[in-house]
Amino acid sequence: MASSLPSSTAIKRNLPSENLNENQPKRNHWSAGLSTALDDEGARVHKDELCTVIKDKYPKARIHLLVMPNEYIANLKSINNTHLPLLKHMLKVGKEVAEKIAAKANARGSFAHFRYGYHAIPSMSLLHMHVISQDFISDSLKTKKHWNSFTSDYFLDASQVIDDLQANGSIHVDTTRMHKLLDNELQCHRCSNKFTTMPKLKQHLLTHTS
DNA sequence: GTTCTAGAAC
DNA sequence: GTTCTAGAAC
Repeated sequence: MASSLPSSTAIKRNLPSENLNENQPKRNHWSAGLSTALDDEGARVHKDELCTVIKDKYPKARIHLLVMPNEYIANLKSINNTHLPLLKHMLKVGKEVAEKIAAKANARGSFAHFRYGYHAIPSMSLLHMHVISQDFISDSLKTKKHWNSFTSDYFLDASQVIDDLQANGSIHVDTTRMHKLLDNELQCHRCSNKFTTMPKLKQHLLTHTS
């Protein structure tokens, strides 16, 4: 008889209190790759009490780093105003590390301009801020999705994320709009020329290297 | 997130 | 015929 059964809310209430770790993807799943990388000293570029910086395993530009919190935070949806100091720190550290690497690299070439930000809908669990040089010259840059994820509004500037968090106490992402942005036609981020295929765009990007 | 590959596009 | 993209992957 139905009335003798606990309601679904009652069942939920009887469960152990939510533990953030229980919501992490299984360690062997690809989407947990960054949690593994966090502990990999070989990939590490910088680490302090709050965050760790690594080189992206599949860089989409000549310099492509990831800044991650040492403590597990799934993504921007889990962020609230208590995380403001962390996000500000991650941006500061990202800039410092990028400028250090760029200064060293500029002895041989020039690709000093960076952007700092988050993908609106990341594939990998564990919050990560991209630090990416704006040459976009890399063998790992292959698809339209790659391109649009870094050059359209799908790329959320870290400073804007911080401002939004400060203003609203959380980060809102328009999922439907973001998915559509990934299908945008290929357009050069520097001169707005349009291209029909990735190989053509990639060849064009070389002309912006001076 | 990447790899692989069928078949669309050229 | 070759290049290129796009969707499945248990």
